[in-house]
Amino acid sequence: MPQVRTRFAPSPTGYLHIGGARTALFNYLYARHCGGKFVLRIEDTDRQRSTPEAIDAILRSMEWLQLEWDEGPFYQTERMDLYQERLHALLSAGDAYPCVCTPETLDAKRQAAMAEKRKPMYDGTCRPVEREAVPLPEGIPFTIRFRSPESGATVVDDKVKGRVEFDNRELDDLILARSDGSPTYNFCVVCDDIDMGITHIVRGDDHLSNTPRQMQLYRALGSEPPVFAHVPLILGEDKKRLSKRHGATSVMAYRDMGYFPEALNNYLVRLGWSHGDQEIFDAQELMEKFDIDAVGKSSAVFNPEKLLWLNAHYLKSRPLPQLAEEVTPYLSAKGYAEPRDRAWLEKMVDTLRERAKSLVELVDMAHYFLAESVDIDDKAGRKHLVPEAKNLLQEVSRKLGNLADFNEAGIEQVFGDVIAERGIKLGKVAQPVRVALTGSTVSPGIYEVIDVLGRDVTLTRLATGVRYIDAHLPTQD
RNA sequence: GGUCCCAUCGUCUAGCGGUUAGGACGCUGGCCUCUCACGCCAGAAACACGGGUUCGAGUCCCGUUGGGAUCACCA
Repeated sequence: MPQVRTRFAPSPTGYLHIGGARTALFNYLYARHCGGKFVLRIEDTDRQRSTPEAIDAILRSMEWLQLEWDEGPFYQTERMDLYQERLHALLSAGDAYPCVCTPETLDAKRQAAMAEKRKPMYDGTCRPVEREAVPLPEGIPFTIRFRSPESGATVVDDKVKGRVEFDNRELDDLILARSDGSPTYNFCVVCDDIDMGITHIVRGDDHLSNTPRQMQLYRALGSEPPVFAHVPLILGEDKKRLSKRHGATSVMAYRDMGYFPEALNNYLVRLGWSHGDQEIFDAQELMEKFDIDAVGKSSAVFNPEKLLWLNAHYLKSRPLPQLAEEVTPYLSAKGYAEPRDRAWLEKMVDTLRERAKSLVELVDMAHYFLAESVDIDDKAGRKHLVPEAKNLLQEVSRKLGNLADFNEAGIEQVFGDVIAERGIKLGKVAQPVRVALTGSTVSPGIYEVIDVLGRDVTLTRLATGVRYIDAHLPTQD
């Protein structure tokens, strides 16, 4: 059994989207699982639509997802000699022939066929009666077409879909090279996959209908087709193929929204593949356990909630130093200055990680730790910063000011003393303090908040809280 | 429309002839509790329909319905 070689072959006409990422993931994992090679090839033969920006975006997305390719990236535009050579081989064998039909007449025939509810197929106007090499026309533009068999059937023995049979009469003579001489997709893929020794083609099932033609090309080119595995498409909420209309679909958008590459990979791999009841997989496990055999046949709807849940899982289980490191770019993205020091950053992140589901959300929740001062939410202020609380705030402030060791244990002691002395519930004092310190009724544990804020900021905000109470005394009517 | 693919809770899925049809997300209720989360416990929620085959069908076959993909000098 020769070494397994898979490939991911995106066309650089836009960013790397979720569906493409999953295809890349499957190819990557399958190669790793088999101890084979994963090659990256950029299909940029459409010069009109391919851009260097898109190439860059795809490469960066792959790197971010840690889908490391072993060979490439190869660019089809740099491999024109190969296609020319193969084209001539086909031509001289009579497996391809020039076609002088103009796009206009082709289009007109297509319209007519559609109007009559006939299948819009090439009618074979330029196809030689016999399989023979014909001289190329001179002085007029022409395309090169593949001479496909007109009878029989082509069978795709697909690893996920099973046996699929196509009647050859359904397949018309596809264009191999455009009138400007440039080769087209179906031809380039086959030449490249043969040349690169690809053994397994794992791709979206939107390519299933191209497969019989590609198999015929393999044979005309003297090669046996590789193993095909057509994985189901990812659908949007409306059950339509996932597209921009469904919101964020680019891999980089997920990075920017504060998702971890591990979470995205873990989510994506479970869309169409499963391993019993297991939901969480680390990178190593994926390489061990992933197999095409366990890929399902039906398409899957993209579910942002589950992705978010997975992201929260990775957020909670990340080693703290790593998490703090990863938060940093999101901090500066929001315009916050460098945190005072590492230890403090880690402490802060640690208080928030259980409550946030993404890095962006974590940074948003951290505003009262990072901003100079805090805006007191109106509703929270009216409910908790009331006259009865003034005294409590002052008492807490005084005790905190006198605290010898300003740490969580000491802070807890302060609150313990206050409620014991006054015989009140902790909530009675914790909520006003929380509102004064964070501006809202929701935050991590109050001792943690105070500890992270530090003595100076805490006392300042407590004082501000007291002033808020004075400024919002109930009116006397 | 032709061709091809698909069909278990709302969603992702387990199931590979005999199960109280399992898990996960989300949802609801409860517990924990200084708030919110986390966590824990409980609950509602599915085999599209109709024929066969079989002692027995979510599982096999056929049809219907529904959904999707594809029909370029795009990839």
